[in-house]
Amino acid sequence: MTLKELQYIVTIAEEKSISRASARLYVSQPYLSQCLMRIERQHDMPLFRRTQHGLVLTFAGEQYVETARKIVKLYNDFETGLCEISNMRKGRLTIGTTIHLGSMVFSTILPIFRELYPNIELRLEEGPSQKIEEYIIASKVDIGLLHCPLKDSAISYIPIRENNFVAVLHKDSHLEEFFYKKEESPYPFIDPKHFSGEKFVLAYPYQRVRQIADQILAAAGIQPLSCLNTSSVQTAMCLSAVGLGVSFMPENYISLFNCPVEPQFCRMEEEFGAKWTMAVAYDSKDMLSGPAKEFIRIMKENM
Amino acid sequence: MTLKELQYIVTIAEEKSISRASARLYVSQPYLSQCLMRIERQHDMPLFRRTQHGLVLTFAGEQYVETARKIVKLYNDFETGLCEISNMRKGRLTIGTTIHLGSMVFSTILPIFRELYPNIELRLEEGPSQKIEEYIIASKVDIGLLHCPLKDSAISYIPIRENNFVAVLHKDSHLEEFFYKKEESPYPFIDPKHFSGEKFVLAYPYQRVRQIADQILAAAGIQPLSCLNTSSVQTAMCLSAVGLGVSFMPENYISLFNCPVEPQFCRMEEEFGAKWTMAVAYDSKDMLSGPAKEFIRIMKENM
DNA sequence: ACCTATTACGGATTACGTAATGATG
DNA sequence: CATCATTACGTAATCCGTAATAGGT
Repeated sequence: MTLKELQYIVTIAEEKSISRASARLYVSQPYLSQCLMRIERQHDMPLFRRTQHGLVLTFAGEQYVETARKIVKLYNDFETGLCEISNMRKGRLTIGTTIHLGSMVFSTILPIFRELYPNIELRLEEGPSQKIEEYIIASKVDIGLLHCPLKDSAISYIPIRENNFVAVLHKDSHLEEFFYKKEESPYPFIDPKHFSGEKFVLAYPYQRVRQIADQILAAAGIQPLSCLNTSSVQTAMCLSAVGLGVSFMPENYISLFNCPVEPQFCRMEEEFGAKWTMAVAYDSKDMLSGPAKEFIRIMKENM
Repeated sequence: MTLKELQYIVTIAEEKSISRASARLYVSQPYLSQCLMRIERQHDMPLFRRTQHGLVLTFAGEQYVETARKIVKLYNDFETGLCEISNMRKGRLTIGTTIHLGSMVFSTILPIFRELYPNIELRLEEGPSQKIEEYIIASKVDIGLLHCPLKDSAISYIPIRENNFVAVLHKDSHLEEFFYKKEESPYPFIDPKHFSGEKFVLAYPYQRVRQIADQILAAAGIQPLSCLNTSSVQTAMCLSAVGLGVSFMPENYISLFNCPVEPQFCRMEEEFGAKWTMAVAYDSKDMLSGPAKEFIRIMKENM
């Protein structure tokens, strides 16, 4: 079965004549005739009766034309759908994201995207960075929102913006004597070397926040002795607030959480690398889809 | 678009692998690969993303598969429909008939046919014999029920049974003196030569009953002088009953009608050709459909 | 003779195979 | 090296045209 065959038969049925149909279809009349005969032979059943007043459909022919019309319509609808996809008037963008990034980024970016491309379906996949990388490789998501550094070298990424980390301390920490102020920040600065000997509240090693924390401690020459582990940044922050140990978190996450006891936040100098880079990641060997490109452009412009 | 193409893509989508799909489809793997590429090139849009874990559908690909599944189903349903047609478990029989024949024949034949082929749709087209012949030529009906002789030589026919004509007279006709009885009939016989000089009630020349009447009169050597015309056999019979003239009608139609005044019926001898032959007619150059053949068989056996 | 359907046949394109080549784990 | 996708290329089938034939007003 061919789309052409279907259209041939439908046209013959409409014109009740092979000659007229062949003219409308821009094929030679003998060819159309033999097409019809071939199709009838394939089904081993005449589709038309040849009368003086032209070709009239048999019962089987009516069934054929009915089916053919439905199929042609389905296919045409599909093709116009494709056009809409390439015009980005239709489509889907699946974004993988870590849980906190999602709440931070999407609240500003998604409304803008929706405004521009109201008929692009958006899907979110949440999970830890590592899962997001897997999803990218498996094409389960088109793009991923996560923090550098990326483990998998098959993934390309576009840095979007950096965010500073802060240390989280007990409100009335005995380290207060080492604080110093700077213009650029509402939070005091501290040299992380002073954390030597402190207890810590840290994420699990597979988490990106933990890797940044490790980096800070390493730069400060500290091997943490005693540490509590939690996978939740919010939990770590609250535990630090009540003096169970020092933790580290991105500054821009502070506004996401509330603790029963207000903690003390401290910035650290550049040299300790207390920051991470948010990036949008995608499979190196895949082409970015139109919607994905647009999403990235909007991210760059609005963050 | 080809049914094959659709099935190829659906299978690849199911198997997430060209190799496995090619095995299931009994085509070589390189060929399937190039088919996929060709189809993607035709639509200018990738249908799959190639990942380590196999081929996964793009958004466009999902639309394609969705459409393809619907089309394949439509086509398969159509094909099983064709089988049912050739098994006569499905189909249509359109029968052309003159109005009185319909009421006589169908009440006995249709119940039998329905019983045997409950899913064959039956359609009736009623009209004068001449119309029925046109319908046969135009393939508007599969078969026609009418009376010989047929005008159009392109029509074949199968005689089903003969029916005698009777003359219809006034109850107390002055011709009663010429009546004579015979074993074979409840009605008296009369020699139509005695109708010479009578008035007549006759159908219109295009009607088959009229042609039979003309034949009787010609055989009796009578040219009718005065005659009333009506297209209705029933009207003619009623008018004859009240003495407006002699009319002729098939004996088996008598039971169909009732008149206010009971008429007198008379048979005539064989030599005057006072009879007609009911036949089932069909286009000489068309093959009879299965249902048509069956209908004819049932007619022969039951009339 | 004229119009339309069917048959005969030839060249261009497509269908589909095998063998070879990359790419990837 | 083993597996899968892609490329290269050859043959058989088909697509679709023109020319000729037939059937019907």
